[in-house]
Amino acid sequence: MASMTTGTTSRADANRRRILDVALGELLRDPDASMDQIARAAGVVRRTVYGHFPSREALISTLVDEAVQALSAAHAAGREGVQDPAESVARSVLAVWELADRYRLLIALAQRTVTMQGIRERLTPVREAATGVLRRGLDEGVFSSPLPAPALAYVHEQMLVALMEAVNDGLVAAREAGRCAAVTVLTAAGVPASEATELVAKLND
Amino acid sequence: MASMTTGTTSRADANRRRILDVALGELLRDPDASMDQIARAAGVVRRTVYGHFPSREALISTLVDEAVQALSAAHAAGREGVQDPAESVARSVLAVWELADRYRLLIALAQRTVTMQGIRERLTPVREAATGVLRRGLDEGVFSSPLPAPALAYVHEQMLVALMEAVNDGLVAAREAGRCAAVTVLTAAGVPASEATELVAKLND
DNA sequence: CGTACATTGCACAGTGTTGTGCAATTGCAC
DNA sequence: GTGCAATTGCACAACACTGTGCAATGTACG
Repeated sequence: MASMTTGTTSRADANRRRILDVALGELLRDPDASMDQIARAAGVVRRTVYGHFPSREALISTLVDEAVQALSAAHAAGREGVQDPAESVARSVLAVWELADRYRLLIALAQRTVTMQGIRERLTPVREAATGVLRRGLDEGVFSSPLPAPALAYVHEQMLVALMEAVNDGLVAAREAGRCAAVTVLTAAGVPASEATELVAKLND
Repeated sequence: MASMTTGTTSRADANRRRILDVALGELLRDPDASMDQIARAAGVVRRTVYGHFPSREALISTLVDEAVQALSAAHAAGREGVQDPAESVARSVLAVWELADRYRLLIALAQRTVTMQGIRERLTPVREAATGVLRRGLDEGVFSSPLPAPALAYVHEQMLVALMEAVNDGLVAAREAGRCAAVTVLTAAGVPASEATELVAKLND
């Protein structure tokens, strides 16, 4: 009963599904989770997993494919027939977020790398200091955001990561990157773009 | 000559330094780089690395410590004696970025996970679509950013990751997270906070 | 030169993982 | 209940990696 013409899901199909679902959660907790860990978590023997997926890579690949496909569809659906870019972006984000609730774990998976884990942990003091400044800014009305200060700190941290990636990939010149980063971070905190630009320019005399 | 009282660096010290430096680059390319890979890249034998660091973990730990310490100092130095939160943030980011140029690779390390690599690759079409919308917004003046559209797309992507982390860590309620994400993304693109909030609220009737 | 330390080259045990083979067993459907 | 697919339980071989031991070799420094 490899492929069912009827709507019935054979035991094999059900197992396959469950393996995929469980693998998602298991790989989140540990990106290097072994096939055995995954199999056991799915209430199945390792050998069975290999009956469904020829290799570890194939399993992960399937997982990623599913997530990306769903996300991609949501992203497109969210913005079809909309002409205003702002509304388009807003719709897309909202649409994507629906699925993010399911795949949040998978997407955030890389952050759980042993190495990254260590980095983020030890960076906590810095993040807390940043949170303090952000909170003060929000209180004073200099900043404006629907997010609480700690969450905004997360966002800022990741924005810097994004900028680093952009520089690594040659999308931004390393020379300007610092200023760009500063302006973008301020802007995300609700400081009007013009003010942010001016402020950073002044600091960079 | 374990610890030199003079400023002279013994061969051992030099090797230790070089191992650390090389390990940084090597671990970037592959977070799971073996001790052998690292040793060879440093022009040294595996056994020698173990002469300097008792274990693989100790090596990475040292690496992370160095980076975090430098970053932490820069962050603090950047904002000391400044009262305006906006200026404080701007200064910190600029200060941090100096080191980021060196540690960019290490910090962005987690992104290179085999898994994340795959995710980001397959997400390329989505990112490109997003880039299109952003470019249009920038052209029309709806958005405002010192960053080119593709870089801004990176930033948006990472902002979502940050928000996911925030939700995972209980900093933001999952219920509101979607709207918060949308508003924050728009704000980062230079849309005034008030407008962004209003727009998203309207979409969420 | 000779001493002290750093490095090398090999060898080893231990561990964990992957992917495969195969016979025995289970469970579902007809 | 009979048959067939899926699942199990084991046993493999192959591989890569970690940490350690030790004797030989190299190199700086007085």
